[in-house]
Amino acid sequence: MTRLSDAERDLAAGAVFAALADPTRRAVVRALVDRPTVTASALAADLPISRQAVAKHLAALADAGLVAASREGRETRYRLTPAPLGDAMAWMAGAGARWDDRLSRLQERLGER
Amino acid sequence: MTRLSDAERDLAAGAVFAALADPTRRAVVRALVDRPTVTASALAADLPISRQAVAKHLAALADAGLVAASREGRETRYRLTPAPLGDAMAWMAGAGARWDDRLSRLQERLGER
DNA sequence: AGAACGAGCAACCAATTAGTTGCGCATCGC
DNA sequence: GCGATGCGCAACTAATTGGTTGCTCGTTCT
Repeated sequence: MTRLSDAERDLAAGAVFAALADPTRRAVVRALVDRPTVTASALAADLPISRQAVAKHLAALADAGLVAASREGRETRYRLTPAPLGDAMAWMAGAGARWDDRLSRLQERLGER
Repeated sequence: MTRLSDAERDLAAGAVFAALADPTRRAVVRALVDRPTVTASALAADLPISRQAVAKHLAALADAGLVAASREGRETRYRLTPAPLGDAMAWMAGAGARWDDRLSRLQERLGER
């Protein structure tokens, strides 16, 4: 239960937005949603870019706190750590606060899953 | 009620993420939350950057669909149009779907406002 | 009518970024 | 022990981006 100031929350949200701004990074996250864990090389096999490029993207995601790495033997496995998504969603909820009708639609949409 | 394909939704969400990745742009959005409408010049007075820079940021936000411009006489007023936030939040909800406990916390948080 | 204000180009600059290749190091399988 | 596999680091490149200044055009005010 980390206590975040407004500025800190903005920063955290900004990091998440920056991380998810890149389409390749979003693809990585999507891949990481159904595969519970993944390595950079395995991921690179599915994507049209090099392993190092994937590694950089994973590092960027890790910077935003969306992904955590754990080394196992000679390979490092990445898993999703979606906690920071909460900060990003909270930020957007704040931005949308004046539009209450729309906000309730969002809640509906969330309820769908 | 626009029907969006997965790819379209990803694209829309990506545009939102890219737009909100910039701290200045987030500041613009925040300013636009309590002021119901704003001009580029007025905004530039509060920010440490030039009017043209602000105009570019507003254009970027408009590209993402987060802001709409309407010209009135010699000034153009911008207002928030938070609809695309829904796509972004839906994307994130999808990414966090496996973490049901966390998802419910998000819903709680949304309920707060 | 004329000054002043607000906006919209366009060109340019510096920094960031997404990608590459090349290399060295550790770990696993035989 | 040795080759193959997987990672990490570094250097470099091309494209994008956030910012600037300078100019022009339309609108408002007196």
